[in-house]
Amino acid sequence: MCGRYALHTHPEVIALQLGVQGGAGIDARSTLAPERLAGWKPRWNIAPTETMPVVIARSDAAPQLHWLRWGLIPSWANDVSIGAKLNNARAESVTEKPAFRQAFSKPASRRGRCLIPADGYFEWQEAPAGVRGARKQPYYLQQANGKLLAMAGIWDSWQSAQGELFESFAVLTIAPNKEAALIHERMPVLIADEDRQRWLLGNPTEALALLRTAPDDTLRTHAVDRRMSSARIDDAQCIAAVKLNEPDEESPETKAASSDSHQDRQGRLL
DNA sequence: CCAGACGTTGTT
DNA sequence: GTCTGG
DNA sequence: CCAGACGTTGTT
DNA sequence: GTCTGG
Repeated sequence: MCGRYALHTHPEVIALQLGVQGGAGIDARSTLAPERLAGWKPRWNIAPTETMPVVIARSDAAPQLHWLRWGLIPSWANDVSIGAKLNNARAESVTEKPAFRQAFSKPASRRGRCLIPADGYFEWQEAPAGVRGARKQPYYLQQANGKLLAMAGIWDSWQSAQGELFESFAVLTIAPNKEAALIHERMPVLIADEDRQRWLLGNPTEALALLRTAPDDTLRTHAVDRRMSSARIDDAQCIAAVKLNEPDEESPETKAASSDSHQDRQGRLL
């Protein structure tokens, strides 16, 4: 789950919406630093191993936007390749897993909890069993109120033998709410505006209390074109709503009144 | 003691 | 780094 | 997460 | 089937 997302909102707007300090407070490594901002471009189809703006608070300092690589590389890893597999961390076990627990429970200058800003994320719905040639249908999920999502994550640092520093993150996952459950059995942990500071700077007990499924009716979803399944495709079409064609022969007559949403495609879940 | 794992998702 | 398994 | 590759020798 | 790349 949550192996792809979109972030097309400009970093200055991200900072405003997520309460990240800009202006004088930023350091040279901030996404908002002029030389780093120059490299920014809107992204519609972000895959693991890519480097994206993430909100971190180094050693309890004021939260800032920094570029981190998606796919957590623990400090003890032999190489970066493990990161491709650790793009998610289960909320139910994040305090126990050796690769994750320090980042969660013992934040420091080079590891900790983070917020991953996203305009929305993608989820693939399994095709109904027995449908020949059926492939997974991707959906785009975004906040119903149009605001940015703040996904809960953890981050760590790894240094190569050549001394190159890699800062990387994983997205926490949990059981889905009502809308997400129609598509998939997991969803990212979402942090409400009023909980951001507590998530980033609170003690482990406070942070643990925020690992909850988002309330129902806070997300809206629509099917998107399958061409975005290739991570090489990265344009605004990736998040555009498409109307799904009904299965031609498999099911008897289906009611034609189908929205552009998932409501005509269910049956497996719930 | 050292060696080896350290993760999730989805599928069977 | 730290835990588990042998 | 999905898509795409999965290999060497020798020649250009 | 399994790993790598994006």
